[in-house]
Amino acid sequence: MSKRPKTSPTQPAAERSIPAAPAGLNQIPLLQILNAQDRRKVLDEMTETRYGKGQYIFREGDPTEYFHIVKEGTVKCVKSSLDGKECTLKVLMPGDLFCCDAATFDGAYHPGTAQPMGDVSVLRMRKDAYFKMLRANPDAAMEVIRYLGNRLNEAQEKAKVLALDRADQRLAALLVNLVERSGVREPNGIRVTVRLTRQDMANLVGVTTETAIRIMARFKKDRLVSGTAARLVVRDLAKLKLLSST
Amino acid sequence: MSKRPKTSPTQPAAERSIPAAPAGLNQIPLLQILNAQDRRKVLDEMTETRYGKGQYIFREGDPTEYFHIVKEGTVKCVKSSLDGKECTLKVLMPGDLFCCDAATFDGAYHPGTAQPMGDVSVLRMRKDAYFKMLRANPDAAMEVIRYLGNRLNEAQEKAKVLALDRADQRLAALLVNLVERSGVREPNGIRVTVRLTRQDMANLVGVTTETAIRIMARFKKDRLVSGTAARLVVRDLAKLKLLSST
DNA sequence: AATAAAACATGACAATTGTCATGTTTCGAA
DNA sequence: TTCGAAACATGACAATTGTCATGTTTTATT
Repeated sequence: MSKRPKTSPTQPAAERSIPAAPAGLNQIPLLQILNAQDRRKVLDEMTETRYGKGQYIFREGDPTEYFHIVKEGTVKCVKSSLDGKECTLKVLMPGDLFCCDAATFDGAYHPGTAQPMGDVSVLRMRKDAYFKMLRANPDAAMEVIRYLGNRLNEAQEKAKVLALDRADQRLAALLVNLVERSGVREPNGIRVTVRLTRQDMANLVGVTTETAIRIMARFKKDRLVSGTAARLVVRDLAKLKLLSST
Repeated sequence: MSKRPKTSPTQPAAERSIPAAPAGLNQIPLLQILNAQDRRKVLDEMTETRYGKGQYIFREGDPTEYFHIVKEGTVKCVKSSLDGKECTLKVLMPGDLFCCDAATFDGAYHPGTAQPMGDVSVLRMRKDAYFKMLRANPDAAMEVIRYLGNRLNEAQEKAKVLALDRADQRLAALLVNLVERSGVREPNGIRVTVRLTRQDMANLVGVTTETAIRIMARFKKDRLVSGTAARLVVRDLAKLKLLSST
């Protein structure tokens, strides 16, 4: 729920076509599903673009020309209200599809903004090529249906948590979720590799930055977590899980 | 955010197979998309079931065996927290698909409960038949992708509103939405045909029943709405729209 | 290493919303 | 038509969270 940041250019940092040899694309389920020939054809239609901090991949209200996949790094989906408060809907990781929601079909404009969190690499494909590909590949279409179903489920769970749980419970749930999605074991706990400031967390759970800071301070005092953005460690996952569903 | 209702049986009120002549099925986009022959085949695989008030179509945690479509009436999707508070994710209307989220594929269990609001009629199809149908009909698969994209979009918009807006704004937004989805013109305003109690509204926007009642009372005083569940009329749509996005 | 900008932190106070208690009205089934 | 259950309503008070103000620490960049 931070104020809208000053605008900055939507120009990509660098852009190039996909190399013939698909290197590092193994983390993308939608591409894994295709046979070598179809994958090759799809990759020919895709462009890889790199973005850096402070840029935008697309912004709320922009026309929807492309379908996107995160290749490297993390991307956040953000929506903002007229008075400048904003909320982060989801942190996308490699393999995640985006602009896959209504925008892709019915909507002519993006319903939210996509911002890189640090350096990221994104694959893009024109919408019409994407639709053609889905029509030609039932396996791919089924994978997209599966993916969208999961995303819908997730979004509804998020709505439920926002509707029913207290701020500390929502934050605890976020931490549990982050551990599941990007946790690495460490001697004194599980480190969250996704780099999130308190403000990022606040935007993810629908509270103000101050509230997020206060709650995280309490969690730290109670030895549930330690460290900040650059090095956030969950020290007592069990207690956080308990708190998130109490 | 009401307390969990006393449980009641999940038995359907009546059950029969679909008649040969598809009567009243014209409101279902997914079926409209198929050619006559395929539609016939799909209808052969579907069963129509009627449910009444107080019953459940399925409950949170039940195994997911079927794919569903609302044929007549309205159905609500509900999720509840451990301490008995519940939130309504969406009111489904004729043509809406459900159990189409993750449950359909990855999830073996329903992530939420589906309850009829009054008398409803639901079409069911076994999951495997549904998948087979989608694989065989690219048009149907694309329609499901489109539908899921819209639902995802809607769910994310709901999460945003829950995260950023005040209770009165959320309620105003709900009323605007209801008018769009089920409003009929009347001499002194637009009547909402979906029958919702203040408690239903409270569950839809994530507040307590008391808060919903108080806010609706204020709306009534300000001549924005009139009447209750059985006969809810929106008298000043423009002002409600303004309020919802202030 | 210096320095500006973010991020983190904390207190005081206000606004919003929830909780509990109690009563009235409306609706639906016998 | 009556009667019991829901729904609607309202007040007093408590809990949660937001707002604003101010200051310290960390981080990133020159």
